[in-house]
Amino acid sequence: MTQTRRERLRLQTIDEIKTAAWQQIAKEGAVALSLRAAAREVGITAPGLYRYYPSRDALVTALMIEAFNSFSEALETSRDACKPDDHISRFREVCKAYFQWAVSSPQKYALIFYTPVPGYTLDKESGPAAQRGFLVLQNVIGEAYMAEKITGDAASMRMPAALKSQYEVLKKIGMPYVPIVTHLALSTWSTIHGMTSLYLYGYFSGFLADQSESFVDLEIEKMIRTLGIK
Amino acid sequence: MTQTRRERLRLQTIDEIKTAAWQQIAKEGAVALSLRAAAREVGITAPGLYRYYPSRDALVTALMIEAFNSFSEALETSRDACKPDDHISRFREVCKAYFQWAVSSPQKYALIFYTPVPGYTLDKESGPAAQRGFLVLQNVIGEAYMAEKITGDAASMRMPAALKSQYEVLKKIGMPYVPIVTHLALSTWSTIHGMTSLYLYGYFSGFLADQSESFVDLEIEKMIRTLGIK
DNA sequence: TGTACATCAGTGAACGCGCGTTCACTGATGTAC
DNA sequence: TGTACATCAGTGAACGCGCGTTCACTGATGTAC
Repeated sequence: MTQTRRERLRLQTIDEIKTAAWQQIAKEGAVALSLRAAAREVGITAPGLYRYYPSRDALVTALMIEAFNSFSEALETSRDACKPDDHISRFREVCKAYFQWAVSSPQKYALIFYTPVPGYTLDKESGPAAQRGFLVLQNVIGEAYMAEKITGDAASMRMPAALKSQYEVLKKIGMPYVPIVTHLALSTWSTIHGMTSLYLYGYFSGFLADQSESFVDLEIEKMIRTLGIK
Repeated sequence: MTQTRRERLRLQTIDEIKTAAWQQIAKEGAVALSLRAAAREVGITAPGLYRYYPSRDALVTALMIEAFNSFSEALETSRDACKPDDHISRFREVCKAYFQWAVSSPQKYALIFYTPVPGYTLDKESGPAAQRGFLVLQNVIGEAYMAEKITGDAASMRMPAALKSQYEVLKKIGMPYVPIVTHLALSTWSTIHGMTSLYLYGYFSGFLADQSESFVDLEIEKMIRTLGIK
């Protein structure tokens, strides 16, 4: 059973709406996303938009989920392009993909990581999507660890008891890998997210001019050395 | 010549306005700061506020500058509480103060580091203020470096020529310290800003529960080891 | 193939809302003689 | 100490604006017989 003409047009319109919404967000920021402005851009009146999304919040949620998936897929694709036992490449390429994706979709990165409105809960539908990106990072570190290819002193680092038992709680409720792996993944995530944020908000430009990517690459290599991935 | 009664009241009102504005920002986010709501909170009508600030933007700018100064002062105070040649403590305390300040003033941190509206330029008045915090970090690393107390391999790290010459350009236009110091300061800043952001936006809570501070402390010690500060 | 009806995309007018800002004003505080 | 005037804080009404959402509607697309 093939698509009817109406169905085709509908999907096309949904696409146009999303594109217009992303442009809006790029120009004015996520909080300023306006239904009316998006409708105007598409060439539709505002009430017409309600045929596609039941409310403004529904549109925002749809965009967030789309962004999360696109982000996670970018990381997964980069990881899977490497040989499974080439742990260094897997780590490096995932880190690079993280930064690159954010550079090429700054509005999406902002929508994901800088909650539009305080109190906007992303726990229900987009919660799992939110974790997916982290899980990729954790996975490349975890696999390297299980193959005993993490040789830095961080791998044998002493941890306060309370922190360690918190990681063990996570493991019990289904999070894969041992405490130290989760810790190293969080640490790596912090560093990459930090560079990415400073870059996107323009704090690097005054220092690094056009050398930001070079800076990030160098820091990724430093992480590889510190972790001692082999 | 002492203050007149009117002058006293005026300063007091300005204070009340700022407090109300910060509460607003805490509740609704920086972009949603509304003059009218702030006025309501203070118990004044909206036009009355124009006796104190000529526009909404002027209020926001005043708040940003206040936040920047408070932030920088917190870092400087922590640094100066250490002996000048105790480089490890200086580094550690500045890093801790950074995170602690953000934890205790999340709205202020957000206002500083997540530009309210894309395109809002903080270059004119708040630009120097923005750099001040970074300069503290750079200073503790720079002083340690000049005393030859940075012994990690990062201190002798090879750098792409283009990146290095970018740092040299900075030095020529007045930025203190040699390229490697600036690089290490940016790197440290990224890591701390990353942890701080993830924490403030609640991304840590699912993983670390009440152990976030413990995590941050551990990472600070790791940085000290990686830098090889003595 | 043609007709009758159902579905659905999109319109245009209207709603109530809160916003930033202006304006002419009132009344209290401060100053000069 | 008392009067005349200037300064300034704050008011209340009004402006135009864009917003999200509702409602009754028109006209095109699709379906059943």
